[in-house]
Amino acid sequence: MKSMNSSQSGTVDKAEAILNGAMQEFLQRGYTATSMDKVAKAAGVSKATVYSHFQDKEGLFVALVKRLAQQRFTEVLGEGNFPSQEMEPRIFLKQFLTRGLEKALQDKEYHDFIRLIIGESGRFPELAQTFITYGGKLVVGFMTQYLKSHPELNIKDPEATARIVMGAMVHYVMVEELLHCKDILPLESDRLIDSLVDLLVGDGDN
Amino acid sequence: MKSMNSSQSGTVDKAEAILNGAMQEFLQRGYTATSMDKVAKAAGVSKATVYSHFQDKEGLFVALVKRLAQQRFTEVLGEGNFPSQEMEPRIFLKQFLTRGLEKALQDKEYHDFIRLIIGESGRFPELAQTFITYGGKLVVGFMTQYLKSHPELNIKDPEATARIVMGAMVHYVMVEELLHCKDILPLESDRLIDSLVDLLVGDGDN
DNA sequence: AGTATACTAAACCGATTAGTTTAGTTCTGT
DNA sequence: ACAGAACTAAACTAATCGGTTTAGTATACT
Repeated sequence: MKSMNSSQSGTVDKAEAILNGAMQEFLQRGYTATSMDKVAKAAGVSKATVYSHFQDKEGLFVALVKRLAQQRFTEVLGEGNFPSQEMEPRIFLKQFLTRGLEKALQDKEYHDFIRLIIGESGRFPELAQTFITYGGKLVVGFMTQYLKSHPELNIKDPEATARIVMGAMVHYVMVEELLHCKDILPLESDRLIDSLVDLLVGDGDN
Repeated sequence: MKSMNSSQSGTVDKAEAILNGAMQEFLQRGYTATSMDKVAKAAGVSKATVYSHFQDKEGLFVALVKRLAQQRFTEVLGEGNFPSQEMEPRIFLKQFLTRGLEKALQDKEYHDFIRLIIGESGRFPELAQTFITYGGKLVVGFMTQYLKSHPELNIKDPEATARIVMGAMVHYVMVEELLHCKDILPLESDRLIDSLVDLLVGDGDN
């Protein structure tokens, strides 16, 4: 029986352990620089076991990244306790964007993940597509819906505008944290968000 | 004499040839997956010659990327024949952004370069910083100046707003071309730019 | 002519790679 | 008690890696 797992030594499951070990190694070193020996060691498992659960290095990598793509993005933009959409847009947007940006800025594992996805998007285009499907699409979709349901904001093209908002935020996280350019191109996150909100709702005096 | 180069066989210069070969290989395969044997072969040069011009793999890589960082970005956002800043902002912005986006979308070598920079930003943080210094900083600087010199646009924080504009554009290029997600998250570039312009100058009716 | 410089192809080094195999252990279900 | 599955550590293969060395060639300056 596969699902009935126990075996007195309290490991979760060998396959799970392998994926966790692989995550640690791939996120830290990238695809090519990660060896299957290191994966096995990090997983606390013999190399033969790795190959009994996954066909080869590429198969393990794809399986891992696809799992991460589904977990991670929804987590960062977590559904949990949104500010209410009934609030005044200025307030809602500020709170919503602030919370999203805070989460995205802190999560170093998420930065490594993005770095990996982008770095390997030449060799593994489908992984990037999986990532965008499970990630970007949801965020843009939600933002689009919000902008559509607030016609007083006078947004002509909610979908394109949602892309602008997400683009500005993702780019900010990438420059500051992923590329370690906090000091080269410094900008407090509040200024970014306030400017975004101003652009979206209008300054009040134009 | 180093600078006086001729030697009847019409090669540009061995060092130059090595850098060109290295560019081809590194951009295509990434740092770890590129071998020095392949670099030598791509450059049409013996491996020993590579090591007589560059200390080691890391040295060659750093030299190459730093050279590219200075060339590439200024090229993509090329200084050549700007639309005049005296025009109406709506027109100027539309033309300026359209031209920049078009260039950035077409240049596949540039996409590979960004992928490399981001993918290796964990191992080589200084390269990402060089890239942003010679690239992003210039663009944000120009855009900031433009927004500042047009107070009728009512931009409270020109610098932060410039970051938003650049972020939206870079993110668009990344999603569409670099991550090959044209079909997953499709959006015509005109819609992006029109929405950006609308946000910046106001819709005219709010 | 002679010396120095830049280069070449090829062998070589020790380490590491992806992946397989072998032989033996530990646990589970019957 | 016994068979089968899952696992282990370790040895093994053939290839590749970064980097050095060797021995020899081609050019240029004096």
